[in-house]
Amino acid sequence: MEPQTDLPVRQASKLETRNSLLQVALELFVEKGFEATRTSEIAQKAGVAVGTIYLHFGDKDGLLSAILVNLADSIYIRVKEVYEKHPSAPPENLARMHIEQIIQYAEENQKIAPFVLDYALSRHPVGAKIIDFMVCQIEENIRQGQASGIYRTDILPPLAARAEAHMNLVLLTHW
Amino acid sequence: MEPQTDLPVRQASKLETRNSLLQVALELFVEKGFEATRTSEIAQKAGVAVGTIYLHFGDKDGLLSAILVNLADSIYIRVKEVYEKHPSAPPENLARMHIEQIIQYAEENQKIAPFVLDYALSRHPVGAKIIDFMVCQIEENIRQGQASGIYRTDILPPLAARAEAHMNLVLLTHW
Amino acid sequence: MEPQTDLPVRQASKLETRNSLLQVALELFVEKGFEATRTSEIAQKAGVAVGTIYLHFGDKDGLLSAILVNLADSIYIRVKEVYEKHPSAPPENLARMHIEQIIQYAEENQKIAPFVLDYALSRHPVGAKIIDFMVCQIEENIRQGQASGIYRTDILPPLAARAEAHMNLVLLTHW
Amino acid sequence: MEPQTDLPVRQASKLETRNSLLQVALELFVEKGFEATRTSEIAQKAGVAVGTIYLHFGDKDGLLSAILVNLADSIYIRVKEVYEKHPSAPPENLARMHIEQIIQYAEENQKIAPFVLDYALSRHPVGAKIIDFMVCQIEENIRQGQASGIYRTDILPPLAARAEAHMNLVLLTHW
DNA sequence: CATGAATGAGAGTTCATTCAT
DNA sequence: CATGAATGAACTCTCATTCAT
Repeated sequence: MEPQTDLPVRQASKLETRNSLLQVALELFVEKGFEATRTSEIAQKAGVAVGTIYLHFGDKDGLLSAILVNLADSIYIRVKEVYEKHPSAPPENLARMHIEQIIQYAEENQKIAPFVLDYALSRHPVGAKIIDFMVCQIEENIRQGQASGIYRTDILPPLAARAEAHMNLVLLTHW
Repeated sequence: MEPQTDLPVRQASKLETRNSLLQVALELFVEKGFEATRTSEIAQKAGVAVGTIYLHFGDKDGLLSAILVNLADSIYIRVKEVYEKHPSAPPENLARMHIEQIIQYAEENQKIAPFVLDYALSRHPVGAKIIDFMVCQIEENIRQGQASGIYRTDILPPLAARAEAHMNLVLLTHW
Repeated sequence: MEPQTDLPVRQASKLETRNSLLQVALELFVEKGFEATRTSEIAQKAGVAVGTIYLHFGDKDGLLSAILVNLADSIYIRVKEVYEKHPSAPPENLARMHIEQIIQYAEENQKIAPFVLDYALSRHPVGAKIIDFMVCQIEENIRQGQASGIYRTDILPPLAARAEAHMNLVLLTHW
Repeated sequence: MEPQTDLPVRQASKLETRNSLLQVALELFVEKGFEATRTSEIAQKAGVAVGTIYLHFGDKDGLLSAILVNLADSIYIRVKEVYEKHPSAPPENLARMHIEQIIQYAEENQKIAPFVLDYALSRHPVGAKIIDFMVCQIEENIRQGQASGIYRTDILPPLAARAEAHMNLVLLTHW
């Protein structure tokens, strides 16, 4: 009934465990591939019990999904910054900087990029969810951009967002 | 009792079965990945029993290996033709044509290339075997080239062969 | 390509394995309940490997389902014989003999009856399938009975079948 | 430091929690069976943490046991009232009223009765404990009855008690 | 007293592999 | 040569139970 003040402590500890699992799992997935990585191996390397993975992510696919969402997010944040830092730059410059951010990300994460792409494009049902996630974020950004005058208002956010998401992925693939 | 003329027929049929398995397996490996493809699925699609796969390739890795050897071979044949068709071309031209062949192969087989690389470059113990196979072929070719005067005789075939094999793979990766 | 004459032998052996599993599983389910019975236990008692259960029945529920279908079938066969042996008996006599068969079955299988009912009525998704199976069989029988003049033609087979199936179960429950 | 008047409040709250757990658990056990009911589900429906169940009942079997004891008790109380209200009724009348009470209970709790029987009669080690509990209570009652002249003194309480307990259960089974 | 994140033994299930036919 | 029922080690996932807070 009366939650003691240990709640923030517990939540922090839970988040730590979660992040530890995400990091360890990403390393292993990149190193040996998703299917060849055993959940028991992830747990051991993260210093927790197998059950903890299922407590946090539901199943192995859920863990993959969480990792991809995280990565998609970190790519997205970089691209978004470009548009926020240069609200009045001409479109052609924005496009160039957008591409540069993605290429820079790919170069900084040479090991991770192919893994993300492998799953983001086909292969696994989780892929579609990730693209949808990217699209949603970009769409929201476009709407805000339109509201604040950065984007033209005669473009349809859903279409533009899907186009940009795919462009980002294709860029990563062929960088 | 047993008609001798049956043997060639049998052997032809055996080769047919083998090729059918190689083709079906490649399709499935490219589509869903090696680990996610079931041997039973391959057998079913090829219209044979599971046991037949083991008869021809020993185990699942043997099947993967045979596929990769086949692919490496087909890439190698193309490159070899360049050197054979232009026995006296200047080295810089040969190098350019070499690269062009590889890129052309990658473009003709966009689906297959990433799969080959995934396994040739790491991930799976079969990869090392494949590179060794490529190296052996190239080395042999270099020796013959030296014998017939196409190659300079002051280069060490083993080293040169390994260099070329890796160059081919790197080219495919970044085409 | 040329299936040897060992096919009937194999099929017979497969059927034997299947029946052995059905029998052993029924015993264990009756003794300790479905959920408390381990698949490994069934396999061991039947003298096969765990995998064999999954080869034959897909999963544990599939095994339960197959058992219930078998039992429903054996009850149904008895009841059907009543109607076939006395094609021209007055309806009230048929109804009495119908009930007697069910009660006799319940008495002969005192251990099994409660188990069947537990699952045929609610609790488990497999239950609905079993009732549907009973209904289908009875419905077919009614149609044939109508065609050959045993049943009146002004009753709707689907409704009558569902009514009879539930009557049979209720009889078993309260015998 | 710690107000004494807090204790009764705490204890009342504790009893509330306990009863809430007993009620919620009975509902779920009846609905889905003991083994298919998760402790986490019980806790959630009762609005407490999982740990609380273990605080009150030791383990899941302890919870089942407490429920069965409760139910056995409520059946027993009814039967006892018969003998208390009619201290000098002839034995044949007492027996009839005894049976009527049990049947009435079964009718009032149609959902619960099969569940109680399932566990009281076999299946689970807890069953034996419950029967022992019933026997003890009945035995004690018989002794008191003998002391106050209601029962004849030439019957052996332990045997009579066990006979009555089983009669009650058999009645419930075939009501 | 109560909590709920963490645990890990153990259950169901998969699937590469075998071998009698 | 080919078959496919059978295998069982190994995997994913579950959930009753614990204990630091």
